[in-house]
Amino acid sequence: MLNEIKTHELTIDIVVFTIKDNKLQVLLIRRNKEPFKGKWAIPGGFIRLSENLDEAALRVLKEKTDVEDIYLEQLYTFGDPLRYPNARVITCAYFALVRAEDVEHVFAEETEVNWHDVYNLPETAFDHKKIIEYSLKRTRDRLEYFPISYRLLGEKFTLTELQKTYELILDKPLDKRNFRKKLLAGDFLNETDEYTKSCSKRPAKLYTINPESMANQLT
Amino acid sequence: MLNEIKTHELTIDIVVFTIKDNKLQVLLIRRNKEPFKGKWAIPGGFIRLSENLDEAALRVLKEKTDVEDIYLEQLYTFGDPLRYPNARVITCAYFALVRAEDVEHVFAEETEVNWHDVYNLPETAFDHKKIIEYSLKRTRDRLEYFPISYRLLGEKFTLTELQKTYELILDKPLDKRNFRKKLLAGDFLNETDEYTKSCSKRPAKLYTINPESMANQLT
DNA sequence: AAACAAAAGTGTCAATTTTACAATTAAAAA
DNA sequence: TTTTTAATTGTAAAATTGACACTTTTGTTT
Repeated sequence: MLNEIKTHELTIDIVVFTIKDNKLQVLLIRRNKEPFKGKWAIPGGFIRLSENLDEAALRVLKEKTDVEDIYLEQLYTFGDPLRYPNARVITCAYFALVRAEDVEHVFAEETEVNWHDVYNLPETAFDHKKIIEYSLKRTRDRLEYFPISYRLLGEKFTLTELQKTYELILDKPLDKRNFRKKLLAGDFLNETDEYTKSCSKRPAKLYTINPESMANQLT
Repeated sequence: MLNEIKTHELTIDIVVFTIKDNKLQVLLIRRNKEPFKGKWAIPGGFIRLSENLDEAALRVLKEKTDVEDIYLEQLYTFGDPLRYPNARVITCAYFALVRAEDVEHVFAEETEVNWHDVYNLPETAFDHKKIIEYSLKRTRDRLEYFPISYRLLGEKFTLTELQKTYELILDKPLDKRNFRKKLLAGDFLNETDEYTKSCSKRPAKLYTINPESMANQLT
């Protein structure tokens, strides 16, 4: 019964953000076949029978980048009839925040995979530009409620590093004192007794995320 | 190529909210076949080749209720492997806000269709309870930014009527003065020069939504 | 060792927003 | 005319946000 009206395919596509070279960047793969041969696309794949959507997104991402501990959230499902030429492909889009170091080895593979400045994207395939822009919007919305961008940093990070992730994502400078006041007022962070060593000048205190505070930001 | 890995079906399901009998209610259809025969489900259907997802949701809803001017928003795509017994059915869920009067005639059809108190749901099919709860959450979130609940009222409405929609959706009483202050401070509403007639005691001023203010709340 | 450079860290005041709270007005009904 | 019911209106306290500059700490330089 169901098969009679099967007219479309459902895929998963993932916008992967990182911070690299002091820029907010997206992971893109250059397509080596039509449609959109030569254009850049976000990683994607199909959903297996045994997987829920989150698991499928995680697996697809892991296949291409071998990262695991990431922020991953369903974004929106895009299903315009013309979004995919000569086929009806509906895609459930996700976005992810990862540490650039965790996916470094991806670039050794044969396919051309690269980070691209979010604010200066190359020519993209399908409706992927729209999906990336929407991901950025959603990430900004999320930042208002929770410092999800801690996923772009190491386990321990300084407030200055965290502020930098905000500034790159929001694309605007923030006041240092107000930023600290706000972050420390929430119970998002745990202060450690460690400091950065011999990196710059004055050592900075290191913080970790308070795992309990994450419970409040579930779907 | 695509067909080889076609392992799932994608449907559209819609949570339809209204206010009726001074309660926030959801439109449910009693299933007359397995699985979940006898249980209540939200309306759903399949996506046609020519439609985008919003159009499909609108058509499915129109088929069951013949309403058109509604608030409709994509909610989330649910794809747990076990959500649908003996098949892999992924559903792109929407939620809608409609005027109860606009769908009254639905109940003349043969299938059993009914409004149900959101806060007192009957036994539901599939994961529809979860979808309804998530819809309610999203609706509450939206109300913080825009009075989308005006769609539950007629074209012209009083501030007291609008406040009532907020109270039913948020499930808590609101202060009358603060509510009015907030709504009138935004540019959401246009004041008309009309008043309610002979309904209660003192006539209330009628307002309409300011269409320009809606532009700011697009996806 | 003293001076310097660079980033970390810190507090206050004004402005805005949010919240709590009660009396008056207009019309219909008695 | 009195009564009843719902509409309408404002203010003061509290909380939050936003603007703004100097001191501290360490490594480097002289």
